[in-house]
Amino acid sequence: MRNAKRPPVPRPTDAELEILRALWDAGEATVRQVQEAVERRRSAGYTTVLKLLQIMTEKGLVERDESERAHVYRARLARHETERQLVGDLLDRAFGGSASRLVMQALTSKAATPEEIAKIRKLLEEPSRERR
Amino acid sequence: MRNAKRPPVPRPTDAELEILRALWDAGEATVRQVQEAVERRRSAGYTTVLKLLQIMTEKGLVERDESERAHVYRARLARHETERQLVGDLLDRAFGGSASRLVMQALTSKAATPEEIAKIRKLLEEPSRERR
DNA sequence: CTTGTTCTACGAAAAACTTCGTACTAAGTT
DNA sequence: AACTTAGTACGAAGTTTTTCGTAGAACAAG
Repeated sequence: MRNAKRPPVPRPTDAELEILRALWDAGEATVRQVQEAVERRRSAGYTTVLKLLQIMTEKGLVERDESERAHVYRARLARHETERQLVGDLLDRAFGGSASRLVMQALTSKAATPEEIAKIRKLLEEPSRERR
Repeated sequence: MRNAKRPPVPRPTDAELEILRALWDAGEATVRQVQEAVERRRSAGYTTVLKLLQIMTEKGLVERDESERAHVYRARLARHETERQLVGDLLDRAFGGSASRLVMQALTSKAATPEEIAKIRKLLEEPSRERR
């Protein structure tokens, strides 16, 4: 049985999420690669990123391959899994579980361009919306 | 000019959000009322809630009326404003600004019941989507 | 082999978040 | 007036998050 004793992965903090984004983009990466990727958005020294990755390993947010001298890290959860976790969390914490209200706010947000709205509309028209 | 030097309200923390929810529900409330409301979801002693409200006042998340002995607090931002802030924030931090991906995850979440989905569909069909 | 470079590990400090105890004050009660 | 009750203020401790410096190991040249 794979996946036997995996205590649920905690919600990533802001800094951790930045790192996860770099890992998702790269597939997998060394500390240096992550640090360079993260550098663009935030500042972040090398050892800072290293430490975060070590902590994230303990938390189970990432896993690492130590076979090479420069350890290689990868996210433990796929991007969409974490996204769902974060949305679900926000849903509970702020929206009392009402997905429609959350969606409404997302649409009102500046990021909801007409193109985005069209995409969303298509999503909803798919009849495959039945099962879960 | 109203609203002159108002440094942007910070994103509320988890505990702060619980308190804001109580305030939104009540409209306005004393410490004790907030504490009783919050008690149901989390534990939280009286002075804990008091302290949080004091800090939130400093941060500008709430405002208080001190004219009575028991101070009366109310949220500085309307519920929908904070909701939008939180969604926008999550959009930036986790979704690279793609509202459609966020919506997709919201729909995949357990909270998206058929009723919710119907509501969302209606939202999108409204032609008032032109604004902004 | 010595020197320089590139890593990991670790400790620790700073900052933010959460929680609560204690002190003090203002009203009411008796 | 003395006592009790219901508040606020404040300090401080515990926890988590974030950041970085320093030490030491592994390698690569010279």
